[in-house]
Amino acid sequence: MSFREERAAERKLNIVKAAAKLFSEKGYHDATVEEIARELKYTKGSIYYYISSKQDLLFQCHDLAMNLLLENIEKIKNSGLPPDRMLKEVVKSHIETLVSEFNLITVTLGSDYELEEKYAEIIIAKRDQYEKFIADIIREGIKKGIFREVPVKMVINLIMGASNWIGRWFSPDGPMTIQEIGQFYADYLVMPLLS
Amino acid sequence: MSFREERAAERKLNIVKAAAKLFSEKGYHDATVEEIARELKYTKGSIYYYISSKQDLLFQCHDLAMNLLLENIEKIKNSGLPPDRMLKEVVKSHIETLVSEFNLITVTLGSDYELEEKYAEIIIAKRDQYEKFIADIIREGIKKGIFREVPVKMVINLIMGASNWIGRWFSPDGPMTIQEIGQFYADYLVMPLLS
DNA sequence: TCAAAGTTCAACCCTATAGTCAAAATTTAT
DNA sequence: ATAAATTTTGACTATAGGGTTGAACTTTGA
Repeated sequence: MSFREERAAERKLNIVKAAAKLFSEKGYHDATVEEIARELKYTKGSIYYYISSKQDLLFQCHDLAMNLLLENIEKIKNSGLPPDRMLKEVVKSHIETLVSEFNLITVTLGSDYELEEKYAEIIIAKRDQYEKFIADIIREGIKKGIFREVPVKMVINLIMGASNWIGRWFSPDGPMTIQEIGQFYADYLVMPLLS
Repeated sequence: MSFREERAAERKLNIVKAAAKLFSEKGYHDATVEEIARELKYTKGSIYYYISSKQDLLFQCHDLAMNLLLENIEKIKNSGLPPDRMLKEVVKSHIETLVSEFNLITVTLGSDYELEEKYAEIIIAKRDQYEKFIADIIREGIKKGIFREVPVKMVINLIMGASNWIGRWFSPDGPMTIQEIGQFYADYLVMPLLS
């Protein structure tokens, strides 16, 4: 990649992050392309030199967010921890990423229906991959007798639901750090699985 | 209320429910007033005889949804059950209402930021009232030694998050009935509180 | 029967905003 | 220095969709 291409890519990334911020604050529709541009001292016209459409921006947010989450999982996958510990790590890392990349993740959690079909397919595939990894941990735990028999899919929905909802109420000014919250959630949500 | 006023009120309720359906399917912005009208074989012009604005429609959805949830709670409040049983009832009834009034509840769970300030205040007050009731149950449980010491607010967020997320994945074609799901969630989410 | 009140409708207005474009400004390479 | 390539700009287009209006139609009640 040439110097110019690199710079264009870097700028596009900044634009995507600015978009994530506004999408997450005001929702996809209420955030205007002009506002996103203004955030970075561009004019609307020049931002279209880097992006192809507003929808493209939304897709990039979703994609970036899912890639971050999937990267986390790769690390945990090879940790060799037992299923209960591993599941707790997944919950903690999910929550910590949710907060440290708050805007990006909030967008991906809150605006699937805004994504056009062809983009949605790609994101849903990544989400499935993410959930499959968690399902494998739980099944492994059941097989080893560490976890009791449970409807796996539903437990994932329950755990992910509780965790994702943090994006709705979390404030850095709250009484607990995000590490403490992550730990509490991990313990609380894994405990009922133990046999 | 006169016959005509009653009929107008009934029609408005139907319009609100049609709006809820479309808001929940496509989001507030992507659902147009014309579509909402068409759903009930009105024209856009005539629907404005019954409503004052699209925003009014959104507020009515929120308000109706919160009233339903608050009614549930009134019943449980006077049941005389011990805190653990009572909390489970709250979770079950929350989930069952979420599904039986899917459109209304999904709207209220998914589009707070679309509500204008003055409307939002009213809805947030009702939500606070709802959460306060749950907080009281948990505090009572702790006082009686049935529950261990926990950060009450966070446990509520966790439980409500998991439950509300059901709106994201529930399908009546799934392998479990909503009663079974409600029971599973209630057991799973209350268990870690027990001392 | 007929006038007043209530209801419906199509056509219209108006604003917001996604996206375009041609010319101007800037950067780079020779 | 200068020409070519890249980047920026602001004015412009197009359109969707919320909300209005006044005339037509329907219902009610005296």
